[in-house]
Amino acid sequence: MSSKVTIHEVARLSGVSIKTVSRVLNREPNVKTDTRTRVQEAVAALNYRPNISARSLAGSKAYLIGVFFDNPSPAYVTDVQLGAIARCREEGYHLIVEPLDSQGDVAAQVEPMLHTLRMDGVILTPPVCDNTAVLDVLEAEGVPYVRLSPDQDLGRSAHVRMDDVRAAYEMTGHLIALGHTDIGFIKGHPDHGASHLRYEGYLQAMKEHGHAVREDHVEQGYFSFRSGFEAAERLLAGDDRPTAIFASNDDMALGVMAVANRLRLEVPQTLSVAGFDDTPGAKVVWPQLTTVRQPIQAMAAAAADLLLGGSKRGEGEAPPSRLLDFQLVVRESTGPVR
Amino acid sequence: MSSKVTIHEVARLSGVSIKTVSRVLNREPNVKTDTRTRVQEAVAALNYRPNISARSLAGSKAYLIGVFFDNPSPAYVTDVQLGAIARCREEGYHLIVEPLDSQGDVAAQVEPMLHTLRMDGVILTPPVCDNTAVLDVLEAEGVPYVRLSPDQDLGRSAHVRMDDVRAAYEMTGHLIALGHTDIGFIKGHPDHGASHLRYEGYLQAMKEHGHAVREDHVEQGYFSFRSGFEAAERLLAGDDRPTAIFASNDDMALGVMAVANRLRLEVPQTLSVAGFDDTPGAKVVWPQLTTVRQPIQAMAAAAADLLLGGSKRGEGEAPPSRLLDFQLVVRESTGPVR
DNA sequence: ATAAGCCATGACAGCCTTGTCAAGGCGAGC
DNA sequence: GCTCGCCTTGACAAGGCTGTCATGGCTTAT
Repeated sequence: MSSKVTIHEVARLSGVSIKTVSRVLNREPNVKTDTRTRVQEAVAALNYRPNISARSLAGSKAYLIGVFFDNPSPAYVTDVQLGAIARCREEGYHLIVEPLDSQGDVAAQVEPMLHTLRMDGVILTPPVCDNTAVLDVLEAEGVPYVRLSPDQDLGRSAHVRMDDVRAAYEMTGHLIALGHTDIGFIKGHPDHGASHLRYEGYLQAMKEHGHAVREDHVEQGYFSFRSGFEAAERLLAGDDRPTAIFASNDDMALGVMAVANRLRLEVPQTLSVAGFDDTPGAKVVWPQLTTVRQPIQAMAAAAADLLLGGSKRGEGEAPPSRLLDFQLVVRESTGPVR
Repeated sequence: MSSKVTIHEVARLSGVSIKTVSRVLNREPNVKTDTRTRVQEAVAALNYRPNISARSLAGSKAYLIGVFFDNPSPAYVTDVQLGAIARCREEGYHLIVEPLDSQGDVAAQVEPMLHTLRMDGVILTPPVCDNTAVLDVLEAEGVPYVRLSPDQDLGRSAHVRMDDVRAAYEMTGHLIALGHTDIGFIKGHPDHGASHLRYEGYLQAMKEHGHAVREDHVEQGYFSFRSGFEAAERLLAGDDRPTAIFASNDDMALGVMAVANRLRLEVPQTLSVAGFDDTPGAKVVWPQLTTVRQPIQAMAAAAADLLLGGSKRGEGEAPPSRLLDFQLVVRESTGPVR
């Protein structure tokens, strides 16, 4: 197969200079239409692909976007990759993935890779996206970055988020619509901003519908299965239990299901359970979990888009951001109260 | 911060030529020890990092390893990435991830990226690793590759595998040791080579211990939760049911648990359940699933190692391969028969 | 002592593309 | 008809590093 066709040969075949081929390749203006066509034909005929190393050495772009993560959830990570790649491919960019070890000095891990591979931009996922040391390094090196679902300091950089408050609000509304009035809630890890937002959405819906929030029916969790399990044990002890439990994420909701199972409480007949995130586990229980789906791929694609200049921004303007829609996924774990 | 230190400045500071710095950087022989030291000090002092584009343009290496996948399991994918990166970083290599769309013409997707980014090697995961069209393109482009857990044509290329037969053999042995004699089995997707291997290991263990394999206690599954669920419904209907079920993967095992749950069969008191793969879901059920853990990260690291020349091979020798050890993860879903 | 050979180092070209700048052609305005 | 300025194109250098080959010093063998 065509092993290494250079821009030279394309130029010769199409009878123009190298530079003009370069212009066509980079979609630059000021090339006559028929010249452009001729070059494109030559490119196709020779099956020419520009050499990315030469490009980035000569020019300013590296055609590489980095994805930094340090995320325990594989499903999240792959979704981010998939979403980002989808957008990157359109522009001929590639994705470099760099898992970070949050135990160590994260910033120290970031700096060398920024230096070696001069990436055109970086996508940061939680929790790295809230690591100020990393942000500092990125800024010092002048590498543009976009944060996915950041918790803090939203104004500091471009970012993409989902409306956690409204999602929790609507999930609570869904339970209320099913007739539940005593709805238990399991909060997420207090260090995650999303925890507060989700709790707020829950409170808001309860209040708006005039249902009291019983303090002893709100438990602190930590986003883990075990913490959900333990919270549920407290919530479901005795007969004075809620008819529905809304956990701040799926893993905890699965913990609730496990307890219900143990106590022989039928889901959803006796107890409705709702989660948040739509992790793969949500479909791997019986009954399947009602939950909220974050459009992770779309969010990552939006982040890539921001990086690739989908919206150029002038000096001094606020960093761009996008707010994406969530999706309520109603499955079998929630049902009418009886 | 040090924005762009070039090899030039390192050379000047250490009082040697550019070329010598290059030699030190590439760990080439024939550099006097104290020269080497001096250069290394200068590198450290200036915080110099070689520019990867320039390196790959000038030399033959691109310092990039690709990971191609088209795998439905996020956990698998991330583990592969983590394992591969761990090894790559030691040598200053980076990872490019390229999800493939198996619906389309996979080979056509592969060719352009091989052309643009001349990667030094590619790691192929199932099922891409058995796509002959992709292998053909890779070979035509002269890009070295290593396959992870390939099914077919093992002699064709370097690969890394786990001993599925022995793993299934030992899992079955574990159940037998617990006193089970009537052990049901759910086969995996017939298109996956691993399915046959696992079944074989099961058969082998049953035979060796003199236990009959009841044909009506072996069901065909397809690696999905649903197929495991349905297989279990058949297996567990009536009183003449096995005391243990060994499913060829975790998702199907979870399906079995769901049915047991439904039928109010206590696990493991009345029914022992074993899976295979140790997916995250295995820990998110109650009781937690006994399963087999593939050392995926280690396998990926071994693949990277093969690529990075951990074992150079001479002309005409067979492609290198590695066989890694699995691990039996005994949790609560299996117990003594009663 | 002389030749042969190895070791350590450097000079220089080249890798393939893009950025800069200059030049020629051509239509518009006066 | 002439100047101005825009559109289109090309020549050339530059980008940071490695490969090749040459150089000189020093060791080993004769």
